[in-house]
Amino acid sequence: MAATIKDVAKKAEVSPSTVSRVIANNPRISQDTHEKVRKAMKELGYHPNAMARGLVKQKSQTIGLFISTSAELALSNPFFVEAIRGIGSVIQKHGYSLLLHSIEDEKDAERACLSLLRQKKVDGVVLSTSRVNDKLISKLQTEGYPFVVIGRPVPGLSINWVNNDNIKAAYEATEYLLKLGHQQIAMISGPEDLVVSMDRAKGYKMALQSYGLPFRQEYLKSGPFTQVFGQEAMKHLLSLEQPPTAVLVADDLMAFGAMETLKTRNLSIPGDMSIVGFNDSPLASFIHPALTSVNLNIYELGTQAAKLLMEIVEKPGHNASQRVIPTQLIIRESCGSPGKGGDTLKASCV
Amino acid sequence: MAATIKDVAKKAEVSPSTVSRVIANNPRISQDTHEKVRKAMKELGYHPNAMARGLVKQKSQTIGLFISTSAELALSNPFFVEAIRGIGSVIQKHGYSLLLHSIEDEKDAERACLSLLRQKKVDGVVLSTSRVNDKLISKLQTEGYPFVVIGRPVPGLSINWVNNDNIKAAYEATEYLLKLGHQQIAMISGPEDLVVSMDRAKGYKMALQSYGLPFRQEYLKSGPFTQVFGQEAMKHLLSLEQPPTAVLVADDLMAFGAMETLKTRNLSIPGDMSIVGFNDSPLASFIHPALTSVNLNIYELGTQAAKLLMEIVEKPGHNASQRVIPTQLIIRESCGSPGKGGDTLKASCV
DNA sequence: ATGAAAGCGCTAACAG
DNA sequence: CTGTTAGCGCTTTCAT
Repeated sequence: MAATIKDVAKKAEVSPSTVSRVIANNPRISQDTHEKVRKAMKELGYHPNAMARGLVKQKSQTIGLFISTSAELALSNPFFVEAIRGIGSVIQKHGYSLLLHSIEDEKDAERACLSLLRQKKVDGVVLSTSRVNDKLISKLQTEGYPFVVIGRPVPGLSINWVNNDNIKAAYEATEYLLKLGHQQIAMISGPEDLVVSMDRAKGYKMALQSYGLPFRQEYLKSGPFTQVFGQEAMKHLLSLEQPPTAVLVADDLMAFGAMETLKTRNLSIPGDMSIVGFNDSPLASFIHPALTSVNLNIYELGTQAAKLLMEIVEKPGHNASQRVIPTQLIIRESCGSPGKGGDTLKASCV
Repeated sequence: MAATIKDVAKKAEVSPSTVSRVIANNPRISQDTHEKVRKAMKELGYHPNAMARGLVKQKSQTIGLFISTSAELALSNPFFVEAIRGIGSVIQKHGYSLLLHSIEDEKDAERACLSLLRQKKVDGVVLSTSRVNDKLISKLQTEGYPFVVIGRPVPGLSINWVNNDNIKAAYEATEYLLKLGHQQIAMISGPEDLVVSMDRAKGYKMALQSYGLPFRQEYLKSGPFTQVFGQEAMKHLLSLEQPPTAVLVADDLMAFGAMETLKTRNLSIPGDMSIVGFNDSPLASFIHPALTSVNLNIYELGTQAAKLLMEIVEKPGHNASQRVIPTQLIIRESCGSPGKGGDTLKASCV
């Protein structure tokens, strides 16, 4: 059996409470006993029992994170791993652990999240679901559980979140295309009901407006974040009377799809069409031409979310606060000035 | 304050132990009281406190997993996410949770792992470190903690592990190349001190031997699992008096590197050189030509590891056992018969 | 500066 | 079938 605080107390010839005090680094303890106790602990190989401590302190020193099990989201994996790394790096410094729970769907997520919190297996959670489950959020709020969400949910709610400034990011990406000389810029966007999609579309429109260009409805295609939709959206764009010369794509995966149809049609990138994506996925620099994409700083998103959560968990009654994480446009080879044509070789190689 | 077992007892007009019994689904409880108690629990929104229960049962119902923080392993991310999903899917069915700990290096891993176990934050761990830390393993053994390792460590030890049959996998991949008619088959392998590298190299040699082909030392290059090394190894192979017509690469990432030098030299894949990789990473089907690669069934590796761990944790004294997970060669476009030449277009597009 | 005692919420004999 | 009792290992008043 593992040594307990009592064993240490006996060995050091002090009371259990004294041992507890040296563990807590309580200042009013004599240098002498401090050493005596430390020595006894070392000799017995003592390690405090987290559950016993948690039981009395009513804290598990653990926070929860949820990851979607669905294979269709496999490509968003890099996102999760980065976020996990970021979150882990900060909470571990605070002596917390990370509980990871796989979920099947939104219903499951809600059940699991609440359950973990109520059982006191976790002290707080970070939510990172693109399709924000409002029911969960309002429940978490009314039950007073600490949580922070990555990716801003429906605006107006006074909750803790961290997010990118997707409006600005899309604005800048569009501006980049504009400065390259493009006048016909389309956008392939994500699901319309997602805040992230709305924001990116907004930034795109704003940039157009700033540069005195009209927004054309037929240049904006919304759909799921899949490669297949990217292909189809590009086909649609190509079928237009006046096809665009550049397209902003709200996700790299969709961008890969778009590039595939370009390749199939023997169109050159960036000769015939410039493409910029979002997410800066690891694949972006692997394909040809390498994809210019908006880096979201996911690791940072994770660290900031964790820092926020640590604050809330450690001093409750904390006011809701928000952080926005900067993005960067990573320029690679998929964009050029319009109307250059040629370069068909590259296009055929997406 | 959350409701406790006592509150429920009071409300249902029974004793706390009775409540405890209905929670545990103890058979000798009357239908009547059972319902009464369940009703009280529902009304109070009662949820058992995991720490209190854990404290008396001496079990946290949580298992630990470790993930490397180093960014250089970013590309092995897909591996981890798959493993996590597999592990999660089975332990959650057993009512267990997954504690994920980010580690900086081997030393850190050892400390963290032991600490989590001793604090009783986790009941067992799954280790998945390519470079197996023997000190950790022997400590885990002597201290009697439940653990299973993914990827076989030094042979001879009677520990629980799950692994692919890397010898067989490499044998089959090589055989595939042989049947395509290749006679000059080289191999770019991983670090020589890794069991996984040794196994794959062994399978490669065995296949050569089976087909009456000599093993040539200059055809086997070992080095780190990086894209850069893949590039260099391929350069070396190309500089040989008699370059190979096909190469087996022990990791997709290295394979991508190898393909890159081929592309630079304007050599065709598979026209001038056939390539097969290992891991079947998500990128494998994205590049051109799509890479033929050995799928390792990582999800399955995870589920089997978790099943093993659950057995050990739930009934201690369990004998050490092992499971080997089948692999599959996923055939894509990077291999062909030797000496066909041409097809330069594709090669230039890796 | 240190000890005694109570209790965190639950389970598990042991009675009945 | 159900209640009583005694902890699990730790922290925390309250004394001293």
